[in-house]
Amino acid sequence: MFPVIKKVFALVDCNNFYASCERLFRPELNGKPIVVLSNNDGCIIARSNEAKALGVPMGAPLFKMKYLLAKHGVHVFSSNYALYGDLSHRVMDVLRQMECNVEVYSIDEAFLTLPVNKSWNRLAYLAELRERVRKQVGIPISIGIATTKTLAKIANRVAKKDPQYQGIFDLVGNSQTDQILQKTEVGDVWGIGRRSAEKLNRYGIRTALDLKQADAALIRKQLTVVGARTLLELNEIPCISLEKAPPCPKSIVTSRTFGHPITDIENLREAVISYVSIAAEKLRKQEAEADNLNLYLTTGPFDEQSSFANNQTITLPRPTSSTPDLIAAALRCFQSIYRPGYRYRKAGVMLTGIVKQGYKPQDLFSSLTPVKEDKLLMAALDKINGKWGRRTIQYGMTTAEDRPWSMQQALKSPAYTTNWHELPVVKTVS
DNA sequence: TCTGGGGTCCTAGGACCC
DNA sequence: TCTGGGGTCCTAGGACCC
Repeated sequence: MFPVIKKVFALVDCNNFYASCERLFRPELNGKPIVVLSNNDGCIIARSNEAKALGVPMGAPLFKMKYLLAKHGVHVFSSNYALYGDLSHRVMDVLRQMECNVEVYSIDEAFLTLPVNKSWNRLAYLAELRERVRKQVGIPISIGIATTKTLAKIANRVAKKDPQYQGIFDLVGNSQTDQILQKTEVGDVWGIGRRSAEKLNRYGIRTALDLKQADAALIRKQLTVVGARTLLELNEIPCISLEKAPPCPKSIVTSRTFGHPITDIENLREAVISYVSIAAEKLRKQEAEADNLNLYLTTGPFDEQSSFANNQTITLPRPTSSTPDLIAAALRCFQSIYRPGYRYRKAGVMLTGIVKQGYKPQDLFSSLTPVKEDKLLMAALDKINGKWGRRTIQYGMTTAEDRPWSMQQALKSPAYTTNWHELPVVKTVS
């Protein structure tokens, strides 16, 4: 017996999101191939349809693609997260205006749940939603609908790939479902990555339909409960629900590959301090405090013979979100893991044991250890840096502008929507 | 010369306890 | 020929996602 379906999932996905964001302010690039690069202009992380058609692969290092990009006149952009983050918020706001059950799943995706109700036309409703996003923000979206999130992901692929559906595809009660699953490689199923796909292929499971019909015990054994859930979801048994309120993060990471390798201790220490400051700011934004700090330094995975990587975790005396306290802890880690004589390429800070402020357990000796009253100071710091930019007030920095660890972003577009000095200018012709 | 960043979840294995 | 058993907690590593 089948359960009565009471609601369905819709997955809203922005098409080629970063590329679409860049094009929004450069309409002359519509129809032209463009790509967006990772931090430090290292890899290609987003491509317009035209760039995909030229065979530019996802994740390819820029230096390997330079010839191809130049040959076809592909427009190349450094990543501009201030812009993408802001446009993402605008898209999500439009969704929330129409629909209260929204789970923001990533910067460019959201799941919705919709009631199943014979008296209204789901497709017309979603077409309206899609049109509003296009009109109010200017970003094209695709929508896939199904009875589980995993199937909604597959429906979304169809919506995006096949122009006849005009960006919206519904798998609910669709007699073509198995045909579509048969045409979907198992590695393209949400939750099945490269490793699992290889494993499944060895058992002759090559398509999403094969996985749907596979032996549940085998899948449980080979892919753990995660794979078992995917199999159920392909069979229209929902195992993954909508998460409306984003939970408090369990960890906060700030890590960067340096613009140039660092060999001296002063620059390395400065980079660490700067990353801790950013992580602390993220922590305060969550109104939370952290218990542990982990610092790592590395020469990077591509380095020759003299490679080095080390990390250390410190448990803080008490949960904190204070920048100076976290810097002090990070510098203690730094002291013990730093080794001279290497060309460092990357450093990172991870905060864990995160609890919402006020939810921390009382320390037995808390009355004996007065908490430093720097909350007001941190609030002021965040306010100033929020208004004038992250580098307005910083801890322990020299004033040097050319920091070797600063990111390389030679091809960055302006912060059109988040910086008064970089607003787009409208020219009138009289 | 040049290869991103930020997350989550699951499992196995070791330490420790009674 | 012989080594208890069962539980919890923590960590490292693997796999996945965008």
